Amino acid sequence: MPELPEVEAVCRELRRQVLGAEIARSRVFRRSGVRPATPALLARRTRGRTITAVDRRGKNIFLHLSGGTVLRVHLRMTGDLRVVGDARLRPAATRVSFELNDGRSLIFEDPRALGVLDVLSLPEAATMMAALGPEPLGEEFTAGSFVMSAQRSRKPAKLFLMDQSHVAGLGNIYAAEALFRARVHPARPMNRVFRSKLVALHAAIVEVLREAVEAVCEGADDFPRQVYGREDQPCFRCGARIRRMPQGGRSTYFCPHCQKGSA
DNA sequence: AGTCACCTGATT
DNA sequence: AATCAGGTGACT
Repeated sequence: MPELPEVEAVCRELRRQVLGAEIARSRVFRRSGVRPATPALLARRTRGRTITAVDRRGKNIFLHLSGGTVLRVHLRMTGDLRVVGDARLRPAATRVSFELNDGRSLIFEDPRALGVLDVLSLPEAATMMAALGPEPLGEEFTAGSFVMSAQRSRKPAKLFLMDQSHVAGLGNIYAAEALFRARVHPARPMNRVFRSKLVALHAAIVEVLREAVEAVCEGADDFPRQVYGREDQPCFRCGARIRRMPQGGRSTYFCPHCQKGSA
Protein backbone atom coordinates (compact mmCIF):
# COMPACT_ATOMS: atom_id res chain seq x y z
CA MET A 1 0.00 0.00 0.00
CA PRO A 2 2.62 2.49 0.76
CA GLU A 3 3.83 5.62 -0.91
CA LEU A 4 5.12 8.58 1.06
CA PRO A 5 1.88 9.42 2.90
CA GLU A 6 1.30 5.86 4.06
CA VAL A 7 4.92 5.47 5.14
CA GLU A 8 4.66 8.75 7.02
CA ALA A 9 1.60 7.44 8.85
CA VAL A 10 3.52 4.31 9.84
CA CYS A 11 6.39 6.45 11.15
CA ARG A 12 4.13 8.66 13.23
CA GLU A 13 2.51 5.65 14.80
CA LEU A 14 5.90 4.08 15.51
CA ARG A 15 7.10 7.28 17.15
CA ARG A 16 4.13 7.14 19.46
CA GLN A 17 4.70 3.50 20.24
CA VAL A 18 8.33 2.45 20.26
CA LEU A 19 10.56 5.43 21.04
CA GLY A 20 12.65 4.43 24.03
CA ALA A 21 11.74 0.76 23.82
CA GLU A 22 14.49 -1.82 23.92
CA ILE A 23 14.72 -4.79 21.59
CA ALA A 24 14.89 -7.96 23.64
CA ARG A 25 14.78 -10.58 20.95
CA SER A 26 14.35 -10.93 17.20
CA ARG A 27 12.87 -13.69 15.13
CA VAL A 28 13.10 -14.16 11.37
CA PHE A 29 10.30 -16.04 9.64
CA ARG A 30 11.30 -15.33 6.05
CA ARG A 31 14.87 -14.50 5.22
CA SER A 32 14.58 -13.02 1.74
CA GLY A 33 15.21 -9.31 1.73
CA VAL A 34 16.52 -9.38 5.29
CA ARG A 35 20.05 -8.39 6.16
CA PRO A 36 22.15 -9.49 7.93
CA ALA A 37 21.32 -12.71 6.17
CA THR A 38 21.30 -14.97 9.19
CA PRO A 39 18.93 -14.64 12.14
CA ALA A 40 21.83 -14.97 14.57
CA LEU A 41 23.63 -12.00 13.08
CA LEU A 42 20.48 -9.91 12.99
CA ALA A 43 19.90 -10.71 16.65
CA ARG A 44 23.47 -9.79 17.53
CA ARG A 45 23.14 -6.39 15.92
CA THR A 46 19.80 -5.48 17.49
CA ARG A 47 19.46 -7.20 20.85
CA GLY A 48 19.70 -4.94 23.87
CA ARG A 49 19.49 -1.77 21.81
CA THR A 50 17.03 1.04 22.38
CA ILE A 51 15.04 2.70 19.60
CA THR A 52 16.11 6.32 19.84
CA ALA A 53 14.56 7.89 16.74
CA VAL A 54 12.22 7.12 13.88
CA ASP A 55 12.95 8.87 10.59
CA ARG A 56 11.47 8.70 7.14
CA ARG A 57 13.32 9.42 3.90
CA GLY A 58 11.17 8.94 0.82
CA LYS A 59 9.52 5.60 1.38
CA ASN A 60 12.27 4.34 3.69
CA ILE A 61 11.83 4.00 7.44
CA PHE A 62 14.93 4.40 9.59
CA LEU A 63 14.80 3.23 13.19
CA HIS A 64 17.86 4.58 14.93
CA LEU A 65 19.18 2.26 17.59
CA SER A 66 21.42 3.07 20.50
CA GLY A 67 25.03 2.23 19.80
CA GLY A 68 25.01 3.74 16.33
CA THR A 69 23.14 1.29 14.19
CA VAL A 70 20.10 1.87 12.05
CA LEU A 71 17.32 -0.53 11.28
CA ARG A 72 16.04 0.38 7.86
CA VAL A 73 12.79 -0.92 6.41
CA HIS A 74 11.33 -0.49 2.97
CA LEU A 75 7.74 -1.72 2.76
CA ARG A 76 7.69 -1.99 -1.05
CA MET A 77 4.26 -3.11 -2.19
CA THR A 78 2.65 -4.96 0.69
CA GLY A 79 4.77 -4.40 3.76
CA ASP A 80 3.70 -3.02 7.10
CA LEU A 81 5.57 -2.21 10.29
CA ARG A 82 3.55 -2.06 13.47
CA VAL A 83 3.37 -2.97 17.10
CA VAL A 84 1.29 -5.76 18.55
CA GLY A 85 0.57 -6.14 22.24
CA ASP A 86 1.82 -9.66 22.44
CA ALA A 87 4.03 -11.91 20.33
CA ARG A 88 1.18 -14.37 19.98
CA LEU A 89 -0.85 -11.75 18.09
CA ARG A 90 1.67 -11.81 15.28
CA PRO A 91 0.00 -11.99 11.86
CA ALA A 92 0.51 -14.91 9.51
CA ALA A 93 2.56 -12.85 7.06
CA THR A 94 5.12 -11.80 9.68
CA ARG A 95 8.62 -11.84 8.22
CA VAL A 96 10.56 -10.47 11.15
CA SER A 97 9.50 -9.72 14.69
CA PHE A 98 11.29 -7.84 17.44
CA GLU A 99 10.12 -8.52 20.94
CA LEU A 100 10.41 -5.42 23.07
CA ASN A 101 11.40 -5.41 26.71
CA ASP A 102 7.86 -4.50 27.77
CA GLY A 103 6.32 -7.59 26.19
CA ARG A 104 5.03 -5.96 23.02
CA SER A 105 6.41 -6.86 19.60
CA LEU A 106 7.41 -4.78 16.62
CA ILE A 107 6.27 -6.67 13.54
CA PHE A 108 7.51 -6.44 9.97
CA GLU A 109 4.66 -7.96 8.04
CA ASP A 110 4.78 -8.51 4.31
CA PRO A 111 2.69 -11.13 2.51
CA ARG A 112 4.29 -10.58 -0.85
CA ALA A 113 7.78 -10.57 0.61
CA LEU A 114 9.14 -7.86 -1.64
CA GLY A 115 10.00 -5.58 1.23
CA VAL A 116 13.46 -5.05 2.66
CA LEU A 117 14.77 -4.90 6.20
CA ASP A 118 18.42 -4.32 6.94
CA VAL A 119 20.76 -3.22 9.68
CA LEU A 120 23.06 -0.40 8.64
CA SER A 121 25.94 1.49 10.14
CA LEU A 122 25.52 5.25 10.33
CA PRO A 123 27.71 5.81 7.26
CA GLU A 124 25.77 3.21 5.32
CA ALA A 125 22.51 4.90 6.25
CA ALA A 126 23.93 8.25 5.20
CA THR A 127 24.98 6.85 1.83
CA MET A 128 21.53 5.44 1.26
CA MET A 129 19.87 8.73 2.11
CA ALA A 130 22.27 10.63 -0.11
CA ALA A 131 21.17 8.56 -3.10
CA LEU A 132 17.63 9.83 -2.70
CA GLY A 133 16.33 13.06 -4.12
CA PRO A 134 14.88 15.81 -1.96
CA GLU A 135 11.99 15.27 0.40
CA PRO A 136 8.99 16.69 -1.43
CA LEU A 137 7.60 18.13 1.79
CA GLY A 138 10.96 19.49 2.92
CA GLU A 139 12.67 22.83 2.47
CA GLU A 140 15.11 21.58 -0.16
CA PHE A 141 12.36 20.79 -2.62
CA THR A 142 11.99 24.16 -4.28
CA ALA A 143 10.43 24.99 -7.64
CA GLY A 144 13.85 26.13 -8.80
CA SER A 145 15.65 22.91 -7.95
CA PHE A 146 12.83 20.85 -9.40
CA VAL A 147 12.90 22.76 -12.69
CA MET A 148 16.66 22.38 -12.90
CA SER A 149 16.63 18.62 -12.46
CA ALA A 150 13.63 18.24 -14.76
CA GLN A 151 15.36 20.04 -17.57
CA ARG A 152 18.23 17.59 -17.41
CA SER A 153 16.05 14.54 -18.06
CA ARG A 154 14.37 13.20 -21.18
CA LYS A 155 12.43 10.65 -19.18
CA PRO A 156 8.67 10.50 -19.59
CA ALA A 157 7.20 12.74 -16.91
CA LYS A 158 5.62 10.00 -14.84
CA LEU A 159 8.75 7.86 -14.78
CA PHE A 160 10.74 10.92 -13.81
CA LEU A 161 8.45 11.53 -10.85
CA MET A 162 8.70 7.92 -9.75
CA ASP A 163 12.49 7.93 -9.93
CA GLN A 164 13.46 8.32 -6.28
CA SER A 165 16.69 10.10 -7.15
CA HIS A 166 14.80 13.13 -8.47
CA VAL A 167 12.10 13.38 -5.79
CA ALA A 168 11.76 10.87 -2.97
CA GLY A 169 8.44 9.34 -2.10
CA LEU A 170 6.12 9.43 -5.10
CA GLY A 171 4.77 6.14 -6.42
CA ASN A 172 2.32 5.11 -9.07
CA ILE A 173 -0.72 6.76 -7.50
CA TYR A 174 0.56 10.12 -6.38
CA ALA A 175 2.71 10.60 -9.47
CA ALA A 176 -0.39 10.18 -11.62
CA GLU A 177 -2.44 12.46 -9.38
CA ALA A 178 0.18 15.22 -9.41
CA LEU A 179 0.46 15.08 -13.21
CA PHE A 180 -3.29 15.37 -13.54
CA ARG A 181 -3.44 18.37 -11.24
CA ALA A 182 -0.72 20.13 -13.19
CA ARG A 183 -2.23 18.98 -16.50
CA VAL A 184 0.98 17.37 -17.71
CA HIS A 185 0.84 14.35 -20.00
CA PRO A 186 2.53 11.37 -18.32
CA ALA A 187 4.52 10.44 -21.41
CA ARG A 188 5.85 13.93 -22.10
CA PRO A 189 9.65 14.01 -21.98
CA MET A 190 10.49 15.91 -18.85
CA ASN A 191 12.85 18.36 -20.52
CA ARG A 192 10.09 19.34 -22.92
CA VAL A 193 7.55 20.29 -20.30
CA PHE A 194 7.15 24.07 -20.29
CA ARG A 195 8.77 25.83 -17.39
CA SER A 196 5.40 27.18 -16.22
CA LYS A 197 4.07 23.62 -16.22
CA LEU A 198 7.06 22.43 -14.21
CA VAL A 199 6.35 25.07 -11.62
CA ALA A 200 2.72 23.96 -11.53
CA LEU A 201 3.84 20.35 -11.25
CA HIS A 202 6.12 21.15 -8.35
CA ALA A 203 3.21 22.82 -6.57
CA ALA A 204 0.91 19.91 -7.40
CA ILE A 205 3.33 17.39 -5.91
CA VAL A 206 3.55 19.31 -2.66
CA GLU A 207 -0.19 19.86 -2.55
CA VAL A 208 -1.26 16.30 -3.28
CA LEU A 209 1.22 14.87 -0.79
CA ARG A 210 0.23 17.33 1.94
CA GLU A 211 -3.40 16.49 1.48
CA ALA A 212 -2.71 12.77 1.40
CA VAL A 213 -0.50 12.82 4.49
CA GLU A 214 -3.20 14.64 6.37
CA ALA A 215 -5.92 12.29 5.16
CA VAL A 216 -3.97 9.10 5.73
CA CYS A 217 -2.70 10.15 9.13
CA GLU A 218 -6.24 11.05 10.18
CA GLY A 219 -7.06 7.45 9.44
CA ALA A 220 -9.05 8.09 6.27
CA ASP A 221 -8.73 4.82 4.48
CA ASP A 222 -8.58 6.06 0.94
CA PHE A 223 -7.52 9.39 -0.38
CA PRO A 224 -9.88 10.58 -3.12
CA ARG A 225 -8.25 10.08 -6.51
CA GLN A 226 -8.96 11.99 -9.64
CA VAL A 227 -7.37 9.58 -12.11
CA TYR A 228 -5.70 6.58 -10.51
CA GLY A 229 -7.81 3.45 -10.90
CA ARG A 230 -10.52 5.34 -12.77
CA GLU A 231 -10.12 3.88 -16.27
CA ASP A 232 -13.18 4.56 -18.46
CA GLN A 233 -14.79 6.72 -15.82
CA PRO A 234 -15.46 10.40 -16.56
CA CYS A 235 -12.86 13.01 -15.69
CA PHE A 236 -14.10 15.11 -12.79
CA ARG A 237 -12.88 18.23 -14.55
CA CYS A 238 -13.95 17.78 -18.17
CA GLY A 239 -15.95 14.59 -18.40
CA ALA A 240 -13.63 12.84 -20.87
CA ARG A 241 -12.94 9.15 -20.29
CA ILE A 242 -9.94 8.50 -18.08
CA ARG A 243 -7.46 6.29 -19.90
CA ARG A 244 -5.00 3.69 -18.76
CA MET A 245 -1.73 3.08 -20.55
CA PRO A 246 1.33 0.99 -19.75
CA GLN A 247 4.46 2.87 -18.75
CA GLY A 248 7.54 1.17 -17.43
CA GLY A 249 5.60 -2.05 -17.04
CA ARG A 250 2.83 -0.54 -14.95
CA SER A 251 -0.42 1.26 -15.40
CA THR A 252 -0.60 4.99 -15.83
CA TYR A 253 -3.97 6.69 -15.57
CA PHE A 254 -4.61 10.10 -17.08
CA CYS A 255 -7.20 12.31 -18.71
CA PRO A 256 -6.47 12.56 -22.45
CA HIS A 257 -8.31 15.86 -22.65
CA CYS A 258 -6.85 17.68 -19.65
CA GLN A 259 -3.35 16.24 -20.08
CA LYS A 260 -2.35 16.85 -23.65
CA GLY A 261 0.96 16.79 -25.46
CA SER A 262 2.46 13.33 -25.13
CA ALA A 263 5.36 14.17 -27.43
C1' DA B 1 16.03 3.60 -22.02
C1' DG B 2 13.25 -0.37 -21.76
C1' DT B 3 12.19 -5.07 -19.70
C1' DC B 4 12.37 -8.41 -16.17
C1' DA B 5 12.71 -10.59 -11.78
C1' DC B 6 11.54 -10.61 -7.14
C1' DC B 7 6.85 -12.89 -4.53
C1' DT B 8 1.96 -13.85 -3.34
C1' DG B 9 -2.93 -12.88 -3.26
C1' DA B 10 -7.05 -10.77 -5.13
C1' DT B 11 -9.90 -10.30 -8.95
C1' DT B 12 -11.66 -11.30 -13.61
C1' DA C 1 -6.30 -19.68 -16.26
C1' DA C 2 -4.90 -15.17 -16.70
C1' DT C 3 -4.15 -10.62 -15.22
C1' DC C 4 -3.33 -7.25 -12.01
C1' DA C 5 -1.21 -5.12 -7.77
C1' DG C 6 0.38 1.57 -4.54
C1' DG C 7 8.26 -0.75 -5.75
C1' DT C 8 12.80 -1.16 -7.00
C1' DG C 9 17.15 -2.98 -8.61
C1' DA C 10 19.40 -5.59 -12.04
C1' DC C 11 19.60 -6.83 -16.36
C1' DT C 12 19.84 -6.14 -21.77
